[in-house]
Parts: sequence; structure tokens; C-alpha cells
Amino acid sequence: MDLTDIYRRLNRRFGRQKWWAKENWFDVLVGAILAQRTAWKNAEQALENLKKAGLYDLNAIATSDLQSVEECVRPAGFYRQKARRLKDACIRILSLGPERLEEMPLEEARKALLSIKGIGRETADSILLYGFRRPIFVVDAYTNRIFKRLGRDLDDYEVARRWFEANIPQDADFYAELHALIVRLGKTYCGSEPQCDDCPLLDICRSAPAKDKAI
DNA sequence: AGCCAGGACTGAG
DNA sequence: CTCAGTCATGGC
Repeated sequence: MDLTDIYRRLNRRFGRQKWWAKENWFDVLVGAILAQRTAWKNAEQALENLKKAGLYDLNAIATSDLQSVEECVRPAGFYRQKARRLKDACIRILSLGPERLEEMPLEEARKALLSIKGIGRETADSILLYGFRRPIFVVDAYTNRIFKRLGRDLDDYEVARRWFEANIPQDADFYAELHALIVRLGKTYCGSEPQCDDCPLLDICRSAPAKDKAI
């Protein structure tokens, strides 16, 4: 399966996605945590609330009253967890020194992020890729769903990630665009009600093994 | 009226 | 290690 070809098709169909194109790592950190298992629209509302409350700042969140963060973050769902995770993440990164994350070797930075409660693999990789422009490919639920339909099982996250990285140009901007395009494709064609008409990958899907067709 | 959204943690087997 | 249960609001 030619991932570069898939990228070309998606890019032709959807154009440039520019996820977090001009944002910094803090924007991505907060956005990624708030967007966990939540529609982006709701995470966006929570972001606005944080800004209006003067809490959109690493130091401010780290030293904040947890309840005021909860109020802001409520629209994003799981608001008690997310408030706690946000604050914890800010405290940890402050004590580590944010600039250290840029200097560290990639695997080390990844481990540092993963050691923060509330930051799992996808969130850590999103922060590294979109926030720090480090070459790590992000695998998410859409990626799983789509590629299972195309005939490739990705249920092991690390294996899946390495497979992508080994089969496309090892470039952060390419990773960033491809992942965003995959999510875009997923939203449009692979939701609860699959819309196969006009799907840019329809031929690949048709020629795939028939076992996982029913997603 | 359910179902789902750009996950991660916990506890049980 | 795998897997269900849990966390929670808003939109369709």
C-alpha cells in the first residue's frame, strides 16, 4: 500500500489542513488534552473560557485554583479530569523547564511527556509533532478505522506508528499534514454512517480483504 | 433519545 | 497484556 499516493489523493481532495500551523507548544498541549475524546468544537469553547479567565498561560494554570479551571473547561467534557490533568501537566513542564523538551533527544522528550498523568501516546505525539515540529507520526482512532478497512491492522500503536514512519518521507510537516488529512477523511467518509460514495480511497478499500468491511 | 466526539487511567482476570 | 468501566458535555 502506497502511503505517499494516499497522501497525494487526500491532499488533492481536501487541500492543506494546517492544524496548529502557527500555534506554539503550549497551545497544542492545552488543545490536545481538552480535545481528548471530545468534539473539537467543545474543546475550542473551553479554550476561549480559559483565555477570558486569564488562565491561558503556563504559569497561571500551574498556580491556579483547580475549581476555576474546572469552570472554564466544563464544555469540553470530563472537566474534572481535564482540569486536573492540565494543571498537573503545567506543573510538571514548569519544573522540567519547557526549553528542555526542545533540546532533548526525541525519545527522551516523549518519555518525559508520557510520564505525565493524562498524557498518553496520542497526546504526547501530537504535542511533539504539532507543538515542537518533531518527526513523530500520530496514530488515532480514525487512522485505525480507515486502515483496517484498507486491509491493514494497526491495533498495536507503536507498531503502527513505526510502519507509517518507515513508509513516508521522514519529515515533520509531511507527518502533520498526513495525519490531519486522515482525520479529515475519517470525519467525512468513515463516521458512524460510512459514506463510501466519492471516497478518494474507494478503490483501495474495495480491493482490501473483506473481513473488516463492516466498520 | 441515543450515539458519538481528534483518549487515558484504573482494576480485574 | 488485554479489556471493560469510567470520566461528562454538547450537537445532531
